[in-house]
Amino acid sequence: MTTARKTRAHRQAVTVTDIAKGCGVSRATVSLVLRGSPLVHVDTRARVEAELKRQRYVYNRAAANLRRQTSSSIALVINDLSNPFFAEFAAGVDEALGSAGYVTLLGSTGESPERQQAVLGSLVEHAPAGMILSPAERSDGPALRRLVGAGVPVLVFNRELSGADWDFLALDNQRGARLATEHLLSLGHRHIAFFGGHAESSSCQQRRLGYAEGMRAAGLEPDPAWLVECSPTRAEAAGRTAELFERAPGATAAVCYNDNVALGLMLGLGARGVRPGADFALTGFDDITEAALSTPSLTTLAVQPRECGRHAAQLLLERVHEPDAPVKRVVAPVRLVVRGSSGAPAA
Amino acid sequence: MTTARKTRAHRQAVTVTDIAKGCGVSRATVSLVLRGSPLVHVDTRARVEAELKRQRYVYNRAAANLRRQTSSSIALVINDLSNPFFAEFAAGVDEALGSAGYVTLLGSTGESPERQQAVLGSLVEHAPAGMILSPAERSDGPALRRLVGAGVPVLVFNRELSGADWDFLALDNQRGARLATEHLLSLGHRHIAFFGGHAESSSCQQRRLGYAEGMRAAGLEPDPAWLVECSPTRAEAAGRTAELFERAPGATAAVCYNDNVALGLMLGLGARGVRPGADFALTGFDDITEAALSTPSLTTLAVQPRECGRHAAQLLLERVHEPDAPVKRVVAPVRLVVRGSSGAPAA
DNA sequence: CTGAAAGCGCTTACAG
DNA sequence: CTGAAAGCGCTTACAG
Repeated sequence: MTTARKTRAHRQAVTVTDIAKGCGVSRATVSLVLRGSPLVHVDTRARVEAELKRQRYVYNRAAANLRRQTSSSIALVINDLSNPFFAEFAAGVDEALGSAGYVTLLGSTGESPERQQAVLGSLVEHAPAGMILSPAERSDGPALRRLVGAGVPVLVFNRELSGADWDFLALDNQRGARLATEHLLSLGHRHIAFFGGHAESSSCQQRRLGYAEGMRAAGLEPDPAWLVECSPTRAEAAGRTAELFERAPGATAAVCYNDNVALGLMLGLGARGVRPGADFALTGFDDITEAALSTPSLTTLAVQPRECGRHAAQLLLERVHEPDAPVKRVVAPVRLVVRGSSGAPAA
Repeated sequence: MTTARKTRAHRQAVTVTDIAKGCGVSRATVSLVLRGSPLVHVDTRARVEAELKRQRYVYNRAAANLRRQTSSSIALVINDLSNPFFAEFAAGVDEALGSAGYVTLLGSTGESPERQQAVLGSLVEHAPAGMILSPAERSDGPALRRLVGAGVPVLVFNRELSGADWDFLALDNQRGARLATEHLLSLGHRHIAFFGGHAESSSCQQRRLGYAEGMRAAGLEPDPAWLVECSPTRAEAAGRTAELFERAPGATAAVCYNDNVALGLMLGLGARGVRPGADFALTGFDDITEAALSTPSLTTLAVQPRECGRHAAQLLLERVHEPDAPVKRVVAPVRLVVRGSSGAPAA
């Protein structure tokens, strides 16, 4: 139990008792009217409804939930709303939950596992019907499992969490990278490198897999030397451009780990007098805002975070209604956005 | 009462009764331990705490709130999380509420007054201790007042809401525009126009006021013809560039209503062969992402939405704890960010 | 079709 | 310092 300042809720709330007294019926009848039961006589219903309106009755969902052993809230835990990807995701989640009659309890962790523990602890006390969790980096899966307990279904989003057998929704990294690779191939490229990302990260592994898949489907065996690691930042990618060409001489195109890497590579290319989009083709991943604004604009994979959010909400609600269904692992679709950075190979 | 699908909360929650039985004390004693009362003997406390841990007890805050007539949630209603300004604002609100021990109930309206009514109706049923509301455009103030009632304190953010005497937090439009004007004056400009916005909107009025103030403080009487209206979109602003120069011949600079207007004006200037930043100086408002990325980059007013959010949360909590304090109208600070678009006047 | 009674999980006077 | 009892606002068998 965390310490919390609390506050008088309503000055003097109107209750079912007030309504019952006000129109000479029992509280049970008022309750039946509130819940739309067909057992109530039409006239009685009308009288009660008039009285509800007259006294400006506000339903107390917490009390009802307590009595019925139900919940009408879902917790949404993300790292940071100031990341547009997660903000859109949250918007999608809230939209879908709202139309299903649930309210969203928000929690943010700022990528801190400690804050995440605290936030989850506090949210769980509000007895949500379920939880959508995009784990902070370096999360302790079993600890979260213990904290949340078996009563609350959880959907994990975006980042794999070991030690907890929860449903999992992630971007289709593999398919995305394959789409990018196939796009470059279709333009006539044969010498395609994969640039950026850390080989240990699961998303990098999946994207590399998609790249290799695309190459092989075109009858090309990807050269392991053409997988060039680098941190997913613009500066790092720009700095590693020389290395890319050392390891992949003759490459005419690169599938980049993400947009930041691609934008950095563009800078690096420019510094070498290579014109991105004309002399060298490249693709990103994420479709961040700058992707459409760079020169040339960046061909990339749009991840549609809002749709992801809706999807996540839907998956969680399914789990909520069917707690004993087998654990699900779902992949969210990704869409190729073709822009200027991916041109045909120079003649 | 809106229809809502609901769900079993916990399979079989551990309650104070279970704990009481488990270590041979009364439920009252368990409750006292939970709430950290000094009335409980140290040994008893230790026994109870061990039992709480052993049975993995989870506090049921809803039940406690019901009994104590308190609330530990605050509703946050905004138009759209996919607007980075509001996403940052929400992040700030959630951060501040979280550290005060409240949980954030999220609601989004998508700028639709109808959805806003529905969302508020649903949120109110969860008995929040208060509400932070950034109203949808064309909101019906009195209707919202009626819906929310007197029991729930509300802080209105960003957009004035008539017909409801609620606390109000807004950006310091006036000071921001004055800062921009003074900046241009300090560079040597004397012929400064005000471009964009609708004269009816309260934010435009305030920004114009700040502009006039700045001009007068420098001994310059602003010419009403130099206030040129236009919708705050890029296309519209670009299209009205000619009109600006017809009405304000000899202007060497413009304070623009916001960043979109300024970016549009840049386009319009370019089309006339006028180089923004070199031949003509201009400023925006908002510091949207593109402001830093345009060529030249845009001098503008950063509105620090995250700080606004924290501030909003704090103001609301003050009201929650002191319901009868006089209504507050507060202005959030704004910071001038000097970039390339504001150069000295051409010689 | 309507009412009296019990109970969801908690807290809080009130006795002892 | 601890326990028995009542009650927050609601719902739901159970009678009638």
